[in-house]
Amino acid sequence: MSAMNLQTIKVACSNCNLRELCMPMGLNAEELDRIDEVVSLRRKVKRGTPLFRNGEKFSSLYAIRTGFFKTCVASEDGRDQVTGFQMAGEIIGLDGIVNDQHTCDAVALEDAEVCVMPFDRIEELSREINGLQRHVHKIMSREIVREHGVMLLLGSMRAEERLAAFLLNLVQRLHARGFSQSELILRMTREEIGSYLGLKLETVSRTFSKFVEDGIVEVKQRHVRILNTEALTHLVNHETCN
Amino acid sequence: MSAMNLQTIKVACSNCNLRELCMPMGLNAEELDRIDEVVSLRRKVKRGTPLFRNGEKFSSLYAIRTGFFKTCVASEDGRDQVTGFQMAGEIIGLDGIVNDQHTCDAVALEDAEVCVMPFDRIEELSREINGLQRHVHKIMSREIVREHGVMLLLGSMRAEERLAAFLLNLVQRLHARGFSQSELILRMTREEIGSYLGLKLETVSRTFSKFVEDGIVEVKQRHVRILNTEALTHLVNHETCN
DNA sequence: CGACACCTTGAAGAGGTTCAAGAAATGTGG
DNA sequence: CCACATTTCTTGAACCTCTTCAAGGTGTCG
Repeated sequence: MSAMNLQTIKVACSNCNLRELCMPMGLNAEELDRIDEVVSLRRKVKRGTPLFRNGEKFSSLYAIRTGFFKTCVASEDGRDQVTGFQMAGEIIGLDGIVNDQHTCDAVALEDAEVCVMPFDRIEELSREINGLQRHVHKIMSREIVREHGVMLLLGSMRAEERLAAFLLNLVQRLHARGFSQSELILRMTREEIGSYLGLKLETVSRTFSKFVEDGIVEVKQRHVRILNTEALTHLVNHETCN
Repeated sequence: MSAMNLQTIKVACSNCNLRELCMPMGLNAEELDRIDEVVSLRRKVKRGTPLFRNGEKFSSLYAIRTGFFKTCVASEDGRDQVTGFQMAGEIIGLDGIVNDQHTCDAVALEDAEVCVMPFDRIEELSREINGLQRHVHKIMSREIVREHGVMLLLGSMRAEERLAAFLLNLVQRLHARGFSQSELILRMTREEIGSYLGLKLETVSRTFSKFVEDGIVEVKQRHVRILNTEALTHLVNHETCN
């Protein structure tokens, strides 16, 4: 990977509008300044392009500034599993720490920009700034807990429940970023949703259609409007009962 | 939770025979000594008893000295998902860091003993000992990667493949601890295996029977002998084909 | 505008679940 | 130490959900 296709810009976290999302709280001015040093540069990632790939050397974590990513792992025989969808303010790359190389692909689903944070520097600085150390630990722990939730979904929910949980999760995260509580644009294909949810794309499509029939959502391609959040919540929290 | 039912013993990691499994490598003598301070005490956990429970305050990570655990999460409506099985040398409790409380149950599947490592102290010490800091990060990253693997399994494998992957994973970890490559005793019920693998206990049982018919394994209750590791590997790595 | 990727829907089929019954192991108390 | 209760495991048969295969429709981008 050459440095040629990496657009780079120097920046500062201390006045980034995503600060509350990706930075620790309760730092004093001096600490905030120092944390700026963590972000070495920014990098633009074109839609459909990988930020990193399975097998690539690990060196940095990435904070998403704009855009939308998917991460996916592959088995030896070429099976593919989407392990998550990430949006502004979220951190990707944690998988690479164990073995000093990435074990999944991170692909931009729309033109994106990330802050590159060399992990050496994160470790260095988090030895000195307790709040940063704690923050890093929380981010990793949060990812572990998130994955527990996905395991619950994959292991014990039926198609409708999975899709309902997926939509609620997406819209909730978008809402936390100032977007609508009820409207969203899916940045991923039915196939990618299916991969994430352990379903075939046809099942995803059919389940969407069922939700539309039931008046729970409106769907126009990738535009989704949630008409009845309660119904979705109910689907997730009260098994079967249909 | 009173301290009465916690059996406690003072100990030292520096001469623990699990050192290579749960401690960072390449420390000098002084650093090793200091790491002993991390383990405040040991605690015995009786079979069927929780080490910690969902909702409990988080304060420590636990290194398993002896015994075998399962961790499981529950959804609001009482669905239950086993998220992992842990054995000697492995660390549990990472889920608690984000919100200062545990989000899953850890239950001993046989009488067990754990080293209690207050997380405050881990953080303190890992600010001073780079090797420990890196080690903590690796442990968390490893857990994230492990869960990616489980997601792949749950999202894209069929029953036989799941059980094959499960057996191979177990026996490989046991082998790393000096046990047989081909024989193992399952510490968990069919139902717990099923929960972990996203299958019903009947399916687990039937799949075991199929493996026996095919001469891949011998099964007598919880005693399993693997007769044909290759066949299991093949099942995992080459989808379907029959 | 045409090519390509993406989405929807139907019909048939497979894999896993559910329900049920019985067998085997395990634990308990007398 | 044995008898009994309980838990765990196995197996069968019917059923159901999701998948597979196929075809056509819709949207998008150069």
